[in-house]
Amino acid sequence: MTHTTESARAVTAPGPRLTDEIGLETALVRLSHVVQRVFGEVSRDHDLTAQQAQLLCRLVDGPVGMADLGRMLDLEKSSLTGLVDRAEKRGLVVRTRSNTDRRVYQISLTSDGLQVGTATHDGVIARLGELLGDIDEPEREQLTARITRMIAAAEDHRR
Amino acid sequence: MTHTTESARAVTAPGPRLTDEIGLETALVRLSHVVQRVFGEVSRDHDLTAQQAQLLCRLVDGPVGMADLGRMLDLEKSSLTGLVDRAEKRGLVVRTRSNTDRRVYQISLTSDGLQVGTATHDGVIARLGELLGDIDEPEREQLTARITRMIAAAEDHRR
DNA sequence: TATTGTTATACTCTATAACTATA
DNA sequence: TATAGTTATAGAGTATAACAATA
Repeated sequence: MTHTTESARAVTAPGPRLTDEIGLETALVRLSHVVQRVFGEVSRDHDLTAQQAQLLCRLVDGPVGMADLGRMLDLEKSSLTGLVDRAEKRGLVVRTRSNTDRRVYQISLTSDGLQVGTATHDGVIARLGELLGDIDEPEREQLTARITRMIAAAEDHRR
Repeated sequence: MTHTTESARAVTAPGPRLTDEIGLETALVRLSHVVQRVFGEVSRDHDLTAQQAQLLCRLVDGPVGMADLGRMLDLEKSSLTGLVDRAEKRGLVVRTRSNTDRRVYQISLTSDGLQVGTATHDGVIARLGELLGDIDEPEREQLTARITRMIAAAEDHRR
């Protein structure tokens, strides 16, 4: 370590390019960005941020407590408090005290929240369908299976 | 429309659950979140935000001007200014005036930026590889091809 | 003591609008 | 005029730490 102070100089990459002949893992990263972008655009069309849309989608199956919601969305509880605050202020969700455990708040959709949430969800599905183009049923099923396995692996793997 | 004012009431979903027997499109959304989480965790291991890591990865192939970088990262120019500001303050990148067009700044990696950028990149690839498990070569290639087509479709489709 | 949730605080990220400088 | 980039401003999203209430 003879030159730790010269780090503010420009440097050019020596190794192989990241972008040539992209591998599957790199493709997955790119795809993830594409999906995020679609999600963001459709959300915006419905006057939502991507995170708000995400929140609404998680509530479509029924009310969820803050703690569970935080686990679903992978958010710290204080972050979720803010997200729910803003969504509530916009009339998309409501907090209701649980009867059985008076510490917990059940978060539910308002009719507005349900409407805009499902609209966003459907819009995202439609756009992704377009990106998939015409993919035959066997490949569709194989792909779904592979992705499902990856998601399950991530769930196990979860730190 | 006789009751537009009662939107602040909780509502339960009537339709089919979003989570039962998930389709390919939904699986893609979930996968996207998994990839984002992996990206964020690995970035954090290297003391970067996901966006900073993304920035560094885009610079590994060599210097890029702000405008091109903005297009690559899908960011408004002012957003990019801030991102680059913070990265520069942290000694990860440098701004250099172009000689040919004196309006443009070329953004390049410092040796620090290159090191931590490639480390993050490699870490992400490794973690995604784990999630893929043992996938045989034909399926790997088919998957890569499918995803590549989707990315290309998104590129065309781009508003 | 452990869990649920909020508040206080500090950053990062992002966009819109107005601006400067160069082409 | 058009393009490259910055500044000013405002809001959303996030985490950490400290706190209150309930279990």
